[in-house]
Amino acid sequence: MQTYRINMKRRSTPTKEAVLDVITKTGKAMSQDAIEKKINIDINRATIYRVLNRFCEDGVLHKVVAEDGKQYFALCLDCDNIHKSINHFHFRCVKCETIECLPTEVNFSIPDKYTVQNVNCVLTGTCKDCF
Amino acid sequence: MQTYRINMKRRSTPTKEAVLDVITKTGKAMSQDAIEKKINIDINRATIYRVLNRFCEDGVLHKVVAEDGKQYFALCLDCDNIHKSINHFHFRCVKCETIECLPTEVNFSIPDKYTVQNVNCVLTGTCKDCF
DNA sequence: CTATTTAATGCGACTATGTTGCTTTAGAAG
DNA sequence: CTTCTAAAGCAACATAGTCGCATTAAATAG
Repeated sequence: MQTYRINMKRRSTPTKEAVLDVITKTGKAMSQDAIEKKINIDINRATIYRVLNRFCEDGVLHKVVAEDGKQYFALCLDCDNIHKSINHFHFRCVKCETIECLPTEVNFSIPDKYTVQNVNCVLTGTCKDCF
Repeated sequence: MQTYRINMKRRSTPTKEAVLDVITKTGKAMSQDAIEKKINIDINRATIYRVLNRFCEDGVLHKVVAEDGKQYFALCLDCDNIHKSINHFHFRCVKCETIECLPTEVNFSIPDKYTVQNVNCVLTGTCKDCF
């Protein structure tokens, strides 16, 4: 796997690799506790959060907050196109408790003098596998 | 023994009135701690949450979870039109730390076999007053 | 190779948000 | 007034996420 070292100062560590590996294989947005459960090595909670947030800073992952109030981290598959990577809907299945990125883009118009910095859109229900 | 009392109605209490009053006067979506700070009487934290959740059940308020992971409660102004009351964008201003309901409706299409039960869309940035 | 630098990690403490169980209070109906 | 029970208060608990600080270990210079 290629290193995602955008910032020269980042070091590649087993922890980073393991976290990214789990998220990649799962193919969904994952929370810290889900990652900790699924990972085969023992990584401290705080460390996982720091790794995840660093990945977000570097544009490797993006963060979504679901209606359960938890942060979920997903791969940025179209990170060359920032707009596309941020402004899409996410779907949270109440049955299998997973969150996935939908191909559906979020379109909106806002009143005058409003500035949007971030978009957080999550649809909740049952996914195609749990139908 | 009176077993005919099936419909247990809500009771009107000073707490309920006060909470609803604050939210109405503020005109925005409010979190529990914001309500507790702004209210003039002393109400227990758990009680405020219970009041708010009851209002949600009764269709008086609706709940949004912002990207800060907190629950915000706003008046349902068009609750006769369920679709409209749920599916609108919310705007969270990072400066004045308030959340308001936008008139912008959320439109989306989802893949086959997905069922949507809830929509949670929050835009974050600076509002017209903090511009 | 060793030595140095400092990013990354582990640990513990801490804050905040929200919920639950249990007891007490009080609203409304009889 | 009495009864029934929703609602409120309190305390404990659960979970999520962050932060300070000491230690570890990548990257690199020598």
